Amino acid sequence: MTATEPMLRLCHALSDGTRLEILQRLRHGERCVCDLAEALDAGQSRLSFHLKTLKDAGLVLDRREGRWVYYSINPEALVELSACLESLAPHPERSGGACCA
Amino acid sequence: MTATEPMLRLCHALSDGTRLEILQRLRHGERCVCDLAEALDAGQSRLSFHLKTLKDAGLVLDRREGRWVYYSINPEALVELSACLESLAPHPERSGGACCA
DNA sequence: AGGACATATCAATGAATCTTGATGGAGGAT
DNA sequence: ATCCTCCATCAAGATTCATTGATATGTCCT
Repeated sequence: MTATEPMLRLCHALSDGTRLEILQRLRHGERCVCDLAEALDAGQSRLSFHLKTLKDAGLVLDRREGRWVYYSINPEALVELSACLESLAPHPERSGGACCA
Repeated sequence: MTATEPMLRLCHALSDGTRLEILQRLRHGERCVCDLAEALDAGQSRLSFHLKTLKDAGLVLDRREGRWVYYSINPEALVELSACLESLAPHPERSGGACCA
């Protein structure tokens, strides 16, 4: 019984180049949108869209401080996805059973 | 230097419910398309499309035997994606450096 | 050769997603 | 109060993706 819904959200969030770049920047610590916009050479609206997608998937956390909003990676999401991945690894037991013979 | 292209393909392939269901069936051993079609109650054309997507991403392997084509999970792909995931985990060093201060 | 079956591919439609530019709201500075 | 900055949200267009039905390819059997 793998929970497929969270895995779908997580994988979808990771299946975009812009979002992957965002996460790679966030590895080094939290960043505000304006900093990411400059680093990725992307419009502010576009970044906001992708950050919302990442946040809805649970992959990033946000924190407001004055005018700025700081985003950071949510390590729990990576752990969760890692667990989902393991749940896809082939069974040791009962493996290799053919079907259409 | 994370290779983002393979990760994009892998994550995109995993970001679809039908494809996830396919992989869950394949955990128990290789299956032919007709068996998956029956198990998932999906049209043959649809399954073929998703199997191609999974194959292009490297997540499954196929093997022809007579009229049937057997698909199976490629465990290396899971390992590769797992490594990509780890490469997204926050750095221990230089973490927490603020930007827009 | 011809027929039946398993699978792949193609074309067309529809749905979901991404991008862009404009608007709005919230917080600080003067 | 006014302006300015940072960010979110909306609407419209463009692109990508999934589904369906029809057609093609390949294999086996007779």
